[in-house]
Amino acid sequence: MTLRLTTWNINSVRLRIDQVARYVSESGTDVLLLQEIKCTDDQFPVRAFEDMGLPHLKIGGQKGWHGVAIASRLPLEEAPNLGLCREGHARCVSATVKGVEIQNFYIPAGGDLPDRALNPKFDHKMDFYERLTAHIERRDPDARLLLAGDFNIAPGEFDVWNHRYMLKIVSHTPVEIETLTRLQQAGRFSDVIRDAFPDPEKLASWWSYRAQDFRKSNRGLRLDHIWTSPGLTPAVVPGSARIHEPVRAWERPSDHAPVSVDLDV
Amino acid sequence: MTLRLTTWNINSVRLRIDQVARYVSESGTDVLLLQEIKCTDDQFPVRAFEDMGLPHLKIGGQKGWHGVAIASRLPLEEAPNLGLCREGHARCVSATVKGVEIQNFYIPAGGDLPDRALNPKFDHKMDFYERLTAHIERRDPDARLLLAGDFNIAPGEFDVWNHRYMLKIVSHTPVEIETLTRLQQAGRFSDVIRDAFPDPEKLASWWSYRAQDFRKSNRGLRLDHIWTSPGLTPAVVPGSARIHEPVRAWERPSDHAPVSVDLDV
DNA sequence: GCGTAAATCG
DNA sequence: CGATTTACGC
Repeated sequence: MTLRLTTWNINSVRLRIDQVARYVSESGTDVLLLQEIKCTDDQFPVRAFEDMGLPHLKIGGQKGWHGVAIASRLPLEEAPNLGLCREGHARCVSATVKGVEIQNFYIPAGGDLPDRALNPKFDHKMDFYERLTAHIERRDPDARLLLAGDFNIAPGEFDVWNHRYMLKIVSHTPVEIETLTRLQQAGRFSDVIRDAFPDPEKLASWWSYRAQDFRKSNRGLRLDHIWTSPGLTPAVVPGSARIHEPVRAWERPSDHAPVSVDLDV
Repeated sequence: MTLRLTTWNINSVRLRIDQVARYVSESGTDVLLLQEIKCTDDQFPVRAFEDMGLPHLKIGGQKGWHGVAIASRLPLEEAPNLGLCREGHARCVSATVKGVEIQNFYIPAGGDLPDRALNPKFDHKMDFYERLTAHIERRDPDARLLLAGDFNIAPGEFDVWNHRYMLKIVSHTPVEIETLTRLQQAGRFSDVIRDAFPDPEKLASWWSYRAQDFRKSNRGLRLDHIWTSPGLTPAVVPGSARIHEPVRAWERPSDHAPVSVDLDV
């Protein structure tokens, strides 16, 4: 069977529950990974997810900020929670579906100054990546593993609107790109979106709220990723990867667009 | 001609501008006195008032809190602003329509403790009433004068849901009732709502947001008043006074209902 | 409960 | 810009 999987930084799941339902219906998503749900487990709109056909839930919520969740049409089995956040934020949630281990992350943004000594938020971001890389180094590369979420790094020259300018801005600094590359190499992960739309095609999944018209200002970044392990990559359905940019133009949207892929499992 | 006049504590005129338009249209109001507009003069939705046929405006706004306004179908002439608020809040606005001087007040609520020495908010409320009474004592009783607004006092036994209980609660304490009575006697004002619905009929114009169902809990207070001077009282159209309680049951309502009367001017 | 505000974050 | 938080008033 084919599993359609989406990752989406929703920026408040309660505020945008109708958009989630619309997206799930229009896209035919079977497994939805959410970041920035901004609510506790208690406050999560369980009924709405049942109504949209994704009744199987793993919720990693907390009060107000951050928060991640997995909602699925198929039953979810357990997977190890990696607990990578040293600040205790709800930034990791995991589940196993059809033998595929899914790790959903909301990786810290890292503040403005790209200096670990001067900016604790940047240090926290790097620390999160280092812990994740250390974990991946200990794992069986043949396992069917998927990492996805808001990674808050746009790695490639064509993942940012202006490479030279962005090299000094957190999300595209050389040290971040090296850190992300180290993680990717540690697990020999495939970046399913970039593989489907090779360089030099410009791609983005996030556009700031600050622009009047996000398409006109055209300053997007590709921060949201779906990565597959060598054991899982053969299951990726060729030509199925998508960034759902039109969703960013809906009324009162999240600043992130959903990103999806189909897996033959 | 007959002038239909309404006073309404709107609790944010911007948030409830559609309800204002609906009320004005359904009630046929010609002169609308608003309290708690919660915006500056700049932020006041002038166009919406033009569209609802009340283009003549006197706005006493301020940032965020309080704020009063008069909106009229007929042109407004000047009237003295009484400037009764020692704290500089926007709580008084006035205008003259068809020779009737209208004074619209949002009188301080007064906090929880009914003690002038211990509670500066209560002192402020009493001070406001004393200044207003002192002003009225200096005035010609034959003038056509109307006082209206949110007075934040429910004077009579049948203006509260439980007289004995409420005697200890700010809005119905003996010292407040005496203070209000002193003002009323100073100007020999008629209370047009109570005159139209004499004791022992229970009346209310405000119900707390805290109750689930304001009608079921039935703990209303009559805080909103329209008073006419001896020179104006003969103009009150008999049987025209109304408390528009159904408005309190609209979607996301103000906690106050509109109160209206017709004047033959 | 339901409005404001200011500060914080992204 | 737009989502939180806390504090406050009624």
